[in-house]
Amino acid sequence: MELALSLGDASKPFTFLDKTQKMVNKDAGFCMGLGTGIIGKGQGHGGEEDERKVSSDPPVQLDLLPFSPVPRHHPSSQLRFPWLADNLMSEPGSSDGSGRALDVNRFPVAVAAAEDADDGGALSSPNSTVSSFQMDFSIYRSGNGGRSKRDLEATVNEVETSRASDDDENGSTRKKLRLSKEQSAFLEESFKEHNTLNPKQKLALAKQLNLRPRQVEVWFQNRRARTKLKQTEVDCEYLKRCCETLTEENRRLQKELQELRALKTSQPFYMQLPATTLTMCPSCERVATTSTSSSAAAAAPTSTSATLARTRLFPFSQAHVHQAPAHQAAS
DNA sequence: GTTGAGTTGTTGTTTACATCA
DNA sequence: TGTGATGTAAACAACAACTCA
Repeated sequence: MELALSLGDASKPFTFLDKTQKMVNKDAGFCMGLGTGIIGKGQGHGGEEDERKVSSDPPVQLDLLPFSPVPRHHPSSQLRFPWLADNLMSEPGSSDGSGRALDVNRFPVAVAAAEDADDGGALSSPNSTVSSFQMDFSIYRSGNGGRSKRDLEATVNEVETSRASDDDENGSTRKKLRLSKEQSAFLEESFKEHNTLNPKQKLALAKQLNLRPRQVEVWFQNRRARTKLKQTEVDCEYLKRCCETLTEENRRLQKELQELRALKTSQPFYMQLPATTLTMCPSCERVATTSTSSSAAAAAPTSTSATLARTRLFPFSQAHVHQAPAHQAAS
């Protein structure tokens, strides 16, 4: 049993698995194959052919890739996502139904300000809070004002927090909005399509859901983080099970080895096989033994365990039928 | 326990500027 | 002296990880 460990493009190492083929290519990740007879011979970046020999044993692949729940362009999603060109034009609440106006706990002015802030666009509202907002942005835009974007974002957040807390009793606590079911569902669907957003998508989605772009951004960040966490837990469980299986297998083999040793001690002539010649298979470069007699097989005891073990100990006996390695079979 | 949001650190890209051939 | 190539530091954006409420 061998382990193939691959860091990088996970879609390449285990192409024998359908699941792997469905992976999004751009997702680089951690991928581990577990099976028998998988011999990775390195993986070049220049598209070189991998040389590996795959046995008939079903391999197990452990996929630690970033979560990609649904392939792109998944047909199950009938929703139109706002980054599609036609949706970009649709306003929330428009009559075509795609631009559903979802009632959110936010103020239109604040939304406009925030969206403009995210866009870096000009602010036009005469609202007083927005004016202070604008002032901050003028500082930001002045270039070498000695103020980082993060500082500014903090200011923006302060403004937004104070604005949000207007309807709060004391306004001291951090305002936490709960997204509606519709909003969450739509974000979920969007996440299935793209687990990252470009600014255009973010803006369009925010517009469609009547949220601030920042809220959409945060939602996606949290979603990615929590998906990763969940996937890590699943992978951890899987690795644990693999470990247990391997431990059990190891224990079993140790036991068999002991049996064989005991057998050898009690029957010293049993293991004396007839003279063999070692030959190297030219294609797979494995050493094969060619026995000149089959008497050993005839004299072998019928113990299943011992027979199995003997097969393991002498895998290239005269019964060895050369099978073309995977790389040959594939070509 | 779930989830929206804030903070901080990291990484990659862009831009302005200085230096050199 | 003007110009293009190159190196460098700062600013910025996006994200992950951690944390709080």
